[in-house]
Amino acid sequence: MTTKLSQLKQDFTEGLSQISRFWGFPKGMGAIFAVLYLSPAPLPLDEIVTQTGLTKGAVSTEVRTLARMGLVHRSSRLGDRKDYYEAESDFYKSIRSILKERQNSEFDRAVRSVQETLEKLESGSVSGDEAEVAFVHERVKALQEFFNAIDNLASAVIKLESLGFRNVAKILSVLK
Amino acid sequence: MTTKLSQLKQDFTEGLSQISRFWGFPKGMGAIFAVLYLSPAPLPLDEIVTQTGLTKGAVSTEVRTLARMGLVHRSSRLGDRKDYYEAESDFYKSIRSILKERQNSEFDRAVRSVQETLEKLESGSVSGDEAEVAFVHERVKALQEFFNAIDNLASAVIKLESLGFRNVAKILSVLK
DNA sequence: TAGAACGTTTAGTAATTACTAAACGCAGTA
DNA sequence: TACTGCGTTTAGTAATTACTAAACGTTCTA
Repeated sequence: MTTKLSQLKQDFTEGLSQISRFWGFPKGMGAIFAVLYLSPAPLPLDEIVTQTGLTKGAVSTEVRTLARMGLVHRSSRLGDRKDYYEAESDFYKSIRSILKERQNSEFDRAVRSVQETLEKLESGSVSGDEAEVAFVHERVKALQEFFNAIDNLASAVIKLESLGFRNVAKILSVLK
Repeated sequence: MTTKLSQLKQDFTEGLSQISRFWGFPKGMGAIFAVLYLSPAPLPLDEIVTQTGLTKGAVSTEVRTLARMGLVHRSSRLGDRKDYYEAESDFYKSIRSILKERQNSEFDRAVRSVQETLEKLESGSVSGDEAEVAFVHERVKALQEFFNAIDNLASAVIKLESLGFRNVAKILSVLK
């Protein structure tokens, strides 16, 4: 039983859509990436539109956030007003880029608010049952430390410019 | 300027709610965890209800998924029909638990579909332009390898039963 | 065996998020 | 200066997700 390439591409796209949704991104985003990832040449927006079935507007905005994340790259050609998009195929690069992106995000703001909570506790300006305040202090501090650990890990990963995943995995395997 | 403990708790809860949302979980889930995390003693469902402002039904279901993830623990006391919940305070433990949870998830199903796509390509049963098939094959293979790397990493982390995050960070810092 | 105190389920609603359709703005071209 | 081809923005809709309210089933108590 043979499969048509077009069918295979479609299945693949479907799969990436689900993965995208699983990670909390719109499934359309996964589809767009899939189409670009399987294309040997950069594609103009219109081509993405026809291949995904989304509208121009949707593709326009989503391809932009993909670009911000470093998962796709936009380029243009002289004497051609179209923009062309192609997928980043070095996933490790993408991950670093995504991690960087996350650092200036809503997440960071929230983490910072935990930091503020902690500072209030450290400064002794919190009123209430003494034992409970102490307990809360300890817990908030532990959470903050956890966040720091995560942050350090992320920074470390970001800095591994040259290493491929294989190497990282190898290193981790030493720990078993 | 002093802050009331109750106010501080509320701010903290608000912060965790946002973090929860950021990671694609309901904000109520973050709130529930926050309340439990700051409580010196295990709390019955009703108490969570009053402290979060959610309804019994919501708390019931969300606390259950938190438990599945290993972020909270349910316990009961002899001669008391209530269930009591407390937060897991070892975040590293929680992470491992979450990673384990993810392995039997929708995500895995999708990853498997990529695997199947690859197998079709390997078996040479895909019809279409030869060069393009070759290109697609290469790309799909690269993605699959990336998934494997991630998987290995996750497995490695899961196996680090005894190590705290600090140690992992230390090891990673060597790589800088 | 009725009633009370629980947690769970269910059916419906509110809120959020992803998307569409269409107007728009800005080049470049005739 | 109008026309065309492009990407973006916007306003509204569809779909999804989080949540509520209330009925329900169990288990314990009187």
